[in-house]
Amino acid sequence: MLTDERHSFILEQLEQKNTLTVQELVEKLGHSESTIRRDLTTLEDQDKLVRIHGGARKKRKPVDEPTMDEKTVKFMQEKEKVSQLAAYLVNDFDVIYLDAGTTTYAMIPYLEGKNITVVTNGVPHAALLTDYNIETILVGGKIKQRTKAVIGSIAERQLDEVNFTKAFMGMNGVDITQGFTTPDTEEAAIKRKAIRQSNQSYVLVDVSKLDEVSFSKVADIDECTVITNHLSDKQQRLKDYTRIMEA
Amino acid sequence: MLTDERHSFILEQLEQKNTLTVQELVEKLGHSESTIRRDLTTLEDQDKLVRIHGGARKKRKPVDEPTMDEKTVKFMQEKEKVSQLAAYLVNDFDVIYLDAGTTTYAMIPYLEGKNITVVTNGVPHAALLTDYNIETILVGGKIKQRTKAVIGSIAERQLDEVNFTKAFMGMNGVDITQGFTTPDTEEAAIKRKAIRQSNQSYVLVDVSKLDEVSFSKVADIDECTVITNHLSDKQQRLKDYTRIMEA
DNA sequence: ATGTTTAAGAACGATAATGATTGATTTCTA
DNA sequence: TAGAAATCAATCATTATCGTTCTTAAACAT
Repeated sequence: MLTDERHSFILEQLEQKNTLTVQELVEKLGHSESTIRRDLTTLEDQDKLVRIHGGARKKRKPVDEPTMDEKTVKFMQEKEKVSQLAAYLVNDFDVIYLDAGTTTYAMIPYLEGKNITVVTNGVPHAALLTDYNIETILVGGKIKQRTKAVIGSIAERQLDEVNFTKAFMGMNGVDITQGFTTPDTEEAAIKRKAIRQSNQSYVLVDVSKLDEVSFSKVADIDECTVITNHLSDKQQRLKDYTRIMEA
Repeated sequence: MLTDERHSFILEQLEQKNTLTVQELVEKLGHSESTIRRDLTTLEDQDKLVRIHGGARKKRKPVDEPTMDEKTVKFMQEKEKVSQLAAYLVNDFDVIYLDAGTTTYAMIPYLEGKNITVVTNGVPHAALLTDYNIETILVGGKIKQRTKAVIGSIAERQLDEVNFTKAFMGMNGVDITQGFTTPDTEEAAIKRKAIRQSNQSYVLVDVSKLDEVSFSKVADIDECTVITNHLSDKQQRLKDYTRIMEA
């Protein structure tokens, strides 16, 4: 198989899959790791993709650049699992709140076809949701530049007037005594309100956020169900304090 | 087999296959590698294909020529002029309303560096505005899929609580007796409210919208200043009814 | 018949691509 | 936090491909 053909193949795969492992490509293309690695490096040099430990990631449009530390394929795929599990919890006729952030953003494709209404404070989320033909209500208010999240008093007041069956939140810290925490005070306020307005709340996090404490407290540990990928032994005791789902 | 025949054969194959290996051609044509290589080199010199290591690749299309005919390009440029003039009207400390739609979207780059607050009901607008580091408030509410505009009762109510120094609106129809009109009833309602809440309102339109009437009425002809590119003689009489700026 | 021209194949050193190996680095797991 | 496992970049020998040159053979002109 010609070098060029491999390159096209790799890019095609990335269109559909977001992340690829080197091993995956070795099997599908029948070439050695060395060759695949060389291909990936070349394509990265051409700015066609981003190399990450274990494989490669689709290059993002300059828009929803979350500048996250998505440094390994494994990390990405675990994260994807969390989003998938969360989306699985959504039923027809739910009115859900979708918090801004990349993890909740990843849920959206899995919501396709569900007969639901989504309220969100994420600007990119709103755009994608409507692309998937999902009834979307955007929370109004001031926009934070880095995360493109709607925050501030206007937003808070607007949330007062609505109620959700389920809320799906991103979070920076999850700790038994400090509860759920996040760095930005204003974002914390919005998150807090969304959780209070929701019948049932879920916090989506990868393991790196467990046992972490960030600046601003959002809620107590028992107010939300945690959805994550895999708990270490030490983290198992979180289960004594709140509901946990493992993807 | 004649040289010319081989050449046509190779090009035919490329129509279907995108890439060819030298070996492949050696087998199908029953000639030596040397000959095939000579063929490929010749064809490359004639710009009929691209040589790659191991074979050849179909020549890429002249990279998505802007295919727009001159008329369209000119049209776009006129539109750009309108946006530019509108942006020129914005001063420091203004609190402006930016209606959803492409014409107002085009204003954004020209707002760079101004010390202003922008309220908008356009989701893409909000994203771009924050990229330009402009203080942005997004109106909350239901999102219309096609235009990514925020509309509906929630949005209307939110507009009740704010006031603007200037509002910049897109519009589908401008007519002396019917005033300003647009196809979607809900969008019309939002536009109407924004205009009422604004000290001064501008409607950005290209000539094709003049003397047009759409379904839903937004405002009377004298409520807004029209910003457009060039008026035909017949359209000059609009000036008797409202203020007009020509870009 | 002889020399010229042209296309083709063969030969070969140069260059490029590949896959295996290795030791360093990163990530994972206990 | 230490050791194991996975992944990495760098290197090297092997193989594939390339461009060039040389040779042969047929077509054609003189």
